[in-house]
Amino acid sequence: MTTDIERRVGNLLDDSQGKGREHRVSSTASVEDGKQFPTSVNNIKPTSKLESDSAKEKLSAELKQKQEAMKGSDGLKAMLAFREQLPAFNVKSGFIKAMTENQVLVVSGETGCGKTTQLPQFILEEEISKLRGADCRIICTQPRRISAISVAARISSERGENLGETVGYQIRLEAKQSAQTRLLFCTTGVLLRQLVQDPQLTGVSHLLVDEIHERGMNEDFLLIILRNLLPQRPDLRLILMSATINADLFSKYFGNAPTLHIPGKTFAVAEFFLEDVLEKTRYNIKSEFENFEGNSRRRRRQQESKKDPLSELFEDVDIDSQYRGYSSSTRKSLEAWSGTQLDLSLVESTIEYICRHEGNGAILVFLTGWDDISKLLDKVKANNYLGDSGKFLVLPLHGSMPTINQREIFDRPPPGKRKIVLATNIAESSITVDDVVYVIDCGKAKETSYDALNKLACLLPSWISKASAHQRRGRAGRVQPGVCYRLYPKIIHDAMLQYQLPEILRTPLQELCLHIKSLQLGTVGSFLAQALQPPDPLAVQNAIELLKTIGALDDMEELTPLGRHLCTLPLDPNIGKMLLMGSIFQCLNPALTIAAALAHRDPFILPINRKEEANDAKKSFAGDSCSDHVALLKAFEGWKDAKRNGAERSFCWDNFLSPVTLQMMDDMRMQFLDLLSDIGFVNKSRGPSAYNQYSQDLEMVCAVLCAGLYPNVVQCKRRGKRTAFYTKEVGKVDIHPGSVNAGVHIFPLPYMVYSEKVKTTSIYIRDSTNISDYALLLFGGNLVPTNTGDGIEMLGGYLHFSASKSVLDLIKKLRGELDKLFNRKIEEPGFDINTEGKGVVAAAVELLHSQVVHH
DNA sequence: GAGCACTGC
Repeated sequence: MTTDIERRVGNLLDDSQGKGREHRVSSTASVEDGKQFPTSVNNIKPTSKLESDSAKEKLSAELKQKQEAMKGSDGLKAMLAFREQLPAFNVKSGFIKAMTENQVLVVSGETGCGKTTQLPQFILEEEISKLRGADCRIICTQPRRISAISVAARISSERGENLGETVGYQIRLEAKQSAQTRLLFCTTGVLLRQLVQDPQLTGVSHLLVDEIHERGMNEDFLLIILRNLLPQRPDLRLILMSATINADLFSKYFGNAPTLHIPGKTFAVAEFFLEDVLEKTRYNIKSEFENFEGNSRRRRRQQESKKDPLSELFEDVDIDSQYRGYSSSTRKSLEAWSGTQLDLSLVESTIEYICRHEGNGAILVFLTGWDDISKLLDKVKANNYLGDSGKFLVLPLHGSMPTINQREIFDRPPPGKRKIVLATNIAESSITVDDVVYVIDCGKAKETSYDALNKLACLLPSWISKASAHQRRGRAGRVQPGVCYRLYPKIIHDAMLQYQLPEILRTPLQELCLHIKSLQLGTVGSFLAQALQPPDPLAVQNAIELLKTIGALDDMEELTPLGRHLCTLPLDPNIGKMLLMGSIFQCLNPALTIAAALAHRDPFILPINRKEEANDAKKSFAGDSCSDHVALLKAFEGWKDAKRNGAERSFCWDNFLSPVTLQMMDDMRMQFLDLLSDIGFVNKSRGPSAYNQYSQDLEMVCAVLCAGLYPNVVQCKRRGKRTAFYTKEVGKVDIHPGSVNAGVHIFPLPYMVYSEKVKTTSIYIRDSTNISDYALLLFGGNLVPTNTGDGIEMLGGYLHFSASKSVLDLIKKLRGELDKLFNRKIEEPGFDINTEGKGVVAAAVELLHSQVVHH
C-alpha cells in the first residue's frame, strides 16, 4: 500500500522526470583536466607591469636616489643607530655575499638578533643600490598573520616610509601593497595558494621562509615544492630562517646549503628546576596515592599503568643518591612527585614565593589548558596573600577566553601592582607579554597527534620539547634579566625531545593531499615521500581513501570534477563539499556561515565564571534542532541583525560571542562567495534570493550538512533512558560536554553527523547535528543493496536501512535523480537547478520533512 | 559524569 508521503514524493518526482531526461548528464566534463580555476585571492605579483627596459632603468634610479636621500635624513639616523646595534648588522656583508654566491642559504638566529626585520631589508637595500630595484621582488613568508603585518610595519618605519610603499604585506582577506612594493610579507598559506596559479613564482627574485624551525605543515610543504622548483629557477634565491642553532637538517635537505648563524640578543634568564624550586619554596609534594595502603613507588607504578616514558624514567631514579645535597623534605617531595599530574598547589606556592622574595616584574605561568587556568585562578584568588587584588592583577590568557583581546594583558600594571598571567602555549610565540621577568613552566602542553590506525585525532597533554622549554624561558628576558622556574626535575628536561614532532606527522592529511593534487605535483605518495620527515604511509592512505569516499579523487587517485572545485576553496574538503552542496540545494547562506565557523574557529567564548550561562546561550540558539551547527548559524544571524541595529556589543556580551571571530567569519563568507562566483556556482548578479530558497528549512540545512560531513556519521542507539553513540571506526564515542547535544538523553532522529572527533579524556564528538535516515539516504554515502535485496547498506555495511520495497524503490529513484542533478551542476556549474531540478529538490524536501523509516 | 592546545588559505 502506498502511503501518503510516498504518493506526494512520487508525484513530485514524476513531474520532474520529463525535463530531466531531456538533459542527460554529459559524459564530457566541462572542467578540463589540469585547468586551474581563478581565485579571488589577490595576486601577490606587482599590480602594474613595467613594459620597457628604459622605464625600468628610470625606476631603479629613482628608487636608489630616494633610498639614499632617506639614509641621510635626521629622522632615520636614530633608526639607523638602533639597527646597527642588532647582531644581524654585523653579518650584513657576509650575508649578502653568501646569498649572491649560493642559491640557498640557511640562517639561524635566536630571538632578538634581528634576522626577520634586517635580512629582508638588507636584500632590498642591496638590490636598490645596485640599480636592480625595479626588477627585484622579495617575498618573506611568516607562519602567522600578526607577524606578517607587524614586521612589514616595522620595516616601513625603519625605512621612513608608509606601509604599502616599497614594503607591504598580504594575508588572507587583508593586504597593504602597491605597484611600488618590492618587499612583501605574507603568510605561508597565501604563498601556497599563489603557487596554484603561478607554480614558477614568476618575477620573484628572493624568497625568505621564516620560522621553519616551528615545522608547521605549510612550511614543510612549501620546502618540498621549493626544492623541486629551484633547478627550474636558477635566478631565484632562497633564504631559510630558523630560530635554532641546529640548521643542519635544513642545510642537508637542500644539498648541504651553507649556513649562517647570528647570535641572539636577549637578557640572561636564570633557570631553576623542580629540585631547586622545592628547596626555595619548602613546598611538600603529597603523593597522589597517599591514601593507598603501602605507598611504595612500586605500588604506584602498578597503579599508573599509562605513564609516559619520561615520567617512568624518573620512577627509576634513586632519589637519595641523585639528590644527596638536597634537604630531606625536598627528597621526600621528589619521591612523591608524579610526572602525570600537574600539582597546582606547587604552582601557587611558586607564584607566592616569587611575589614574596623576588623583585618587581610580571609573572608568566605556562599551563596546559582551560581547566588548569580556571582552577589556578580560583586558588590564587582564594590565597590569603595573593588574593589581594590591590597588589596582584591575575589574568587568564587562553585562545577561547574573553581576556584574549584585552589590553590589560599587554599594559604595564600601575606601580605597586604585579601582573600574573596564567597562559597556555599561546604565550609561547603568538602573544608576547613584554614586561615578563618570571616564567613558571609546568613543562607540558596539549598537543595534537594522529592515530592513523584508528583514523583518530588526539589532543593530549604531553611533555614539551627542549626547544619549547627554551622558548618559554626566553619569554622572561625581553626587558631585563629574568628567572625561569621549571616545575619538573632537570633529569626530565634532559630527557625531553630536542624538537617537537613536525605537524605533518601529527595531523590528518586530506586537505594537504588535495592541495598536492591541485598543484599537479605527481602522486601524493611519491611527493610526500620527499618531505623533510615523510608522514606515515597509512596516514597518507587514510587521506586518499577519504578523498575517494567523498568523490574528490577517482580510483586512479586523480582529481574528479568535484575534486577540482574543492581545490579552489580554502577549506577542509568535507567542509568545501558542504558549501558546494549548500549552493546547489538552495541553502547558500547557512552553508557559507557554517563553513566559515568550522574553518576558522568557534565564535562562542568560554568565560571562566559563567560557564553555565554561556552553555545556555548556545543552547538557546540551537532551539530544538539538536545541532551545534544550527547554533552557530543562528548565533551568526543574530549578530548580523544586532549589527544592523547597532546593538553588536551587547548582543555579543549577552550571548558569550566573540565579535572578532564573527567579523572574521563574515569576511570569510565573502571570500567563499567570491570563489563560488569564480567557479561559476553562483551568479552574483542574480542576488541572494536565487540561492536561498531553503535556507530557513532546517531539515534541508541538516541534509546539506550530512552531504558535506559524510562519512563522519554516528549511530544513536537507545540504551534504556539514555542514548549511546557509535562510530564505524572506533565504536563508542561521547558527545562533547560543550555541545548543545550533551546531556540530551533522547534524540528525535537516529543519526548524528559531526565535523570533529577528538580523543582527549574520552573520544568526543565535538560538534554534532542530529539527522534522519532520509538525510543519509538522499545525501550521504552511496546506496548499496544488501545481499538479501530487502535493504540498503552504507558506510561499508556499517549502516543498514530496511523498508518496504516500494519505499526503497522510491528512495533509490529519488537518490538517483539527486545525484544526477549534483553531477550535472558539478560538471556544468552555470546550470540553473531551478529550471530543471525544482521537482526533484522539492521531492527531497518533502521526504526530509517526513520521518517514518523503520530500523 | 564531564570539558574546550595553537596556527593558517
